[in-house]
Amino acid sequence: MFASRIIKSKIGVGCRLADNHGAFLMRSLDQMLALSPWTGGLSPDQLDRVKSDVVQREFAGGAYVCRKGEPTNAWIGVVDGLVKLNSESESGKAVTLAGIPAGSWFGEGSVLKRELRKYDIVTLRDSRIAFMPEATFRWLLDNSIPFNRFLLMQLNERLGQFIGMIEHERLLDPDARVARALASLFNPHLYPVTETKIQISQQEIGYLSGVSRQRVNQALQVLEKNGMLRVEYGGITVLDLAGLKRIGG
DNA sequence: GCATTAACAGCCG
DNA sequence: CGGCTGTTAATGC
Repeated sequence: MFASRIIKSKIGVGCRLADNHGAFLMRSLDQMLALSPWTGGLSPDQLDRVKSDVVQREFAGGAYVCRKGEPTNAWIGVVDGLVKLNSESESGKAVTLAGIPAGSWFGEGSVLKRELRKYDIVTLRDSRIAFMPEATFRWLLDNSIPFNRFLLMQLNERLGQFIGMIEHERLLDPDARVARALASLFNPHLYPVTETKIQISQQEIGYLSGVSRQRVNQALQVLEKNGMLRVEYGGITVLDLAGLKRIGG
């Protein structure tokens, strides 16, 4: 079962930016910060502090970035790769609450409420993760109105996304659920620049959309036939995002 | 009927 | 070899 597959994480390797790890180190933290909407409204020294406080770590695919129940001491950003918010029952059944592509920041809810992590955060493939210490996060909260605006937008956007998920789960057929689950990885507010090619297994799409892997396979083939995406080994390429969103009304 | 689980062969990296 | 894909068969709502 997927739960027991804990893969070692490579820790504390911000300095590895220097070595050539190939495509694995595609995106730098500086690039990611530049693309994050909330950095635009910061003063130069605020941005400086952010850059010196944020730390990065690399995680192999399938690794836990953090576990349910751990104290929340950082706001988390996906610099490169793909992670999921996951919840697992005692019997081992897993649900994915959200897939989080590169470029996005999340976990502000638990930081704001000073609560323990409510879900597992698991990498779906090799990923580089940024951690902004809670102190820095709170300092921005106290000192930057644009930062607060960004958080409001993000919380609002996510609320809409989760409401949509509940609606879709009850009203849409599996093909449409798969389509919407994939489209949700492309929310332009939450995820500024997601590449059209996503490396994610059909099994994971199943966890994300709430249907079986076999049914995901079937749905993907239908969507491919409709020209909305291309099915590839270990991933898909989205060709018609608007079309994916449109399915099922 | 339709989706799910289980099982398996074949392919990919 | 381990992981992923695409199929089929059996089972359940």
